[in-house]
Amino acid sequence: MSPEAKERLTLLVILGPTAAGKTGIAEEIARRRSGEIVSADAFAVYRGFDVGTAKPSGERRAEIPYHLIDVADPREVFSAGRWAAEARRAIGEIVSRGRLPIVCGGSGFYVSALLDGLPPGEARDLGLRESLASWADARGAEAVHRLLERNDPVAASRISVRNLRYTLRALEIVLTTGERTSDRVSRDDDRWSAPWHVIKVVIEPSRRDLYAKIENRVRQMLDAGWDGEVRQLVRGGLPIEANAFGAIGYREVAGWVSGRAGREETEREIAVATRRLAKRQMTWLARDRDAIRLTPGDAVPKILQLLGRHGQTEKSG
RNA sequence: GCCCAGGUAGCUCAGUUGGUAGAGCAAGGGACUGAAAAUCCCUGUGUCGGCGGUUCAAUUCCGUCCCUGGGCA
Repeated sequence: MSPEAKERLTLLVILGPTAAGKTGIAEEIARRRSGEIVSADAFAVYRGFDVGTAKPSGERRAEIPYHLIDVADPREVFSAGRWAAEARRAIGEIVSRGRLPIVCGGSGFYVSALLDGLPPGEARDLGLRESLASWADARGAEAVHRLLERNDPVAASRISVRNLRYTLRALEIVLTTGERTSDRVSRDDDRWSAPWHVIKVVIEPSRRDLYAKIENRVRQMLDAGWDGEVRQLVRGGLPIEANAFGAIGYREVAGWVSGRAGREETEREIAVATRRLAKRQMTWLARDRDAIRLTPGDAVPKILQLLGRHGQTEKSG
């Protein structure tokens, strides 16, 4: 069948900083347009990390189908590539049911891996990464950076010597693929999202409102038994160094649970870390030219209006 | 009431043997190509508590007042 014969399928993408109210908006749209939500959240993928990731409860998930939540063991290290692959599969399934896929979350990097793709190549090479890391440990960050400079000078000039993580990743790429990071580009013509009608919105509350919401949310999470959750994770043998424990607040709560800090101090520290996260998310989102920016208050009607012209559910035959 | 220690950036404090000041944290801005809620980079003018005095010059010395903490009554 020719491309014109078929309406392009709509994919709704809702982005925004943490605590902006994305989930509530996505759920409302899902109810009104029979949608299913694909969570774009790098830490909600881990089982057992519920309170601190504001994971939707079982009840809500019974009402509205959610995807890409609880798909990984917290001992694993997840990845943008894996998320994109699984999200594509989930979106395909949602569409095959004649329903509207709604990607919703704050992990901008993951969403760009989904829509624009990642350069061809491999994910991390754990063995190589470990040996590079121990080499860096012995020789120092400068030596590792110099090694990168010899293999990929462009990448080296862009990455700070102190950014060991980026340095190691770039080295990992040259060493495993023989290709320089700086040459790896995701090509526009094979973008996964090309056949879709993507409606991308960014929810932007005022900074003042956002910070107030963050403070409230941190308090609610601590009241909701975040400490118990962390206790259980630790008791279950999950090491504190696990990638999943990098989620904001978890290490702080672990400190509180072990008596190293008080509740008030913990609450304050988590709010600070969350604010900084929100700032980074906004910086990431700010450069997205084709996103439609909406305030939390009028997002739902505006999105419904945007969907009105392109909703596949009404057209499906 | 008396004695002591303080009052310096939003917070915690450093400092100037007199030439109007600087760290950490916060905050703001930015980067980001498979660990991303991660990782990293850039940005520090504030009546140096108030008022007087000494001095060419005071946040720095002197006086006085106010405030905070501690001690003694």
